[in-house]
Amino acid sequence: MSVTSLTLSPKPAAGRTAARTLHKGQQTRAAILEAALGQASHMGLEGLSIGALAEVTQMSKSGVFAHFGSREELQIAVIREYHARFEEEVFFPAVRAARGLPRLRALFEHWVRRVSVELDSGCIYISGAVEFDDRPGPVRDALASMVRAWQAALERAISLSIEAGHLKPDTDALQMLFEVHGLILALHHDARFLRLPGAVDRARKGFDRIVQFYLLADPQLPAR
Amino acid sequence: MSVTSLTLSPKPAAGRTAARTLHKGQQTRAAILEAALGQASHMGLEGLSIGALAEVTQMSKSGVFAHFGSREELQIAVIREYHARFEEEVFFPAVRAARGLPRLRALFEHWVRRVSVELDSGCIYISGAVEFDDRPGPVRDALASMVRAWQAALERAISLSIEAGHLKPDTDALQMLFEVHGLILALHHDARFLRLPGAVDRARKGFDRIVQFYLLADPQLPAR
DNA sequence: TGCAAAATAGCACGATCGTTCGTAACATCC
DNA sequence: GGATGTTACGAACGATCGTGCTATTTTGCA
Repeated sequence: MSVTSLTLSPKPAAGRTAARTLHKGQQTRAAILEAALGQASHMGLEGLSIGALAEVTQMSKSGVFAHFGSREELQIAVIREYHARFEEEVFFPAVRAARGLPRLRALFEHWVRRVSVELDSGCIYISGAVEFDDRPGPVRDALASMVRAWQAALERAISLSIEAGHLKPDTDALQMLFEVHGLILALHHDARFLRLPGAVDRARKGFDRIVQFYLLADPQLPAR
Repeated sequence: MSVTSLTLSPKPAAGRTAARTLHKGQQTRAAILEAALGQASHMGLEGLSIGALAEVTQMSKSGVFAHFGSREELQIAVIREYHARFEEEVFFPAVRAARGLPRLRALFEHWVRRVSVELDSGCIYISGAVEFDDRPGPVRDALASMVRAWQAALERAISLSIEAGHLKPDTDALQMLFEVHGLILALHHDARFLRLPGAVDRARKGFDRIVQFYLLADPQLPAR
């Protein structure tokens, strides 16, 4: 459902179902999830520890555990929650931009901002991809489907830019996606691991260079 | 020393010192390191387990432990060993190409091949960067210094290409390095995590596009 | 207000982790 | 070959992990 809303543009009509009638259970579950998200952002999904989570939330280990039934389920819940926030902070705001190149630019810009805002709380999509690239199972599957949905949304934005006459008609959307994705990964690497300043600007500059290459000579929109 | 040889082109004169007189200790240590490298490639540096290592090498846990003194030292030893092999398989063969663009191309090509050969035994530089971006300490320091040395070598190759008149004189070497590095990261991501076919070709194509952009209009070398 | 149901705590389990220590086996060299 | 120093083993430690259980507390509704 949440995945679908990444590929299908329209935002779901209402807010959370029964947001008013949230029983105590859902409430503390949300609190645990909040803490888990923080923990996973720092230590990775494999660094998630029910014991540490219990300490942070001032609960008993078994109390935390009962909400998810297993560590794997907890990891998957964290992934889903991260996905929801990613949609909220990156996809939905950007998709309001005019279709075509403006929307593609907006998507990238929000993406960059998310990755660089998270400079001290890494992107779970990126860290998870590394942690689970050799670890089959439901966690990997959940993570992969989220990442694929996000990439599909980006590919759609590129394709729309081609159809709108903003990019060259022979543009290879997947190739362009590959290159843009690389910029985000390099940003994450240089800013978070190497702590290099100016990585954000490099990512933006790289994006402009890519767009410039695939840009139609006489695009049907103001020249940026 | 090993790090230095990444920034200083000349390969060290002789092979290992006293390679003939390897006492029993060094010998089993090398065997352990070999197994550790395999384990770290699959489970990451944090996935290194002395117990599991003992099983693989048919030794006792304490026997394995004694060779390194601590888990941290083991991790650092693995990093150094990986670095040495990376030099051997990527840097040294490529640095034999003519300085300038040919050498830069060779570096990238060997790099790509290393990452894609490792499709079922991930790159420790990449996985380590994600694992230790929030974890200060000697392991992170060791890893970072290796990565920085490799990046410095690449930057040198780019600068030489500029000086040789192959690339535009106003080329921002660090910017180009950033973009090329992104291609490798995207390759690692798409091939290893998403298991997408054709990622290698996308990386090569992306590199050609980048070179094409920074290429001097009338380069002083045969057109590729 | 009382009662059923949901939520949380407490305790224990088996497993695995890195690490320490004392001792036996081994390899190396005179 | 026998002395010597290196190397490996075995057992045990405290800690932490995820996960079952069974009470106990708290909540939501009639």
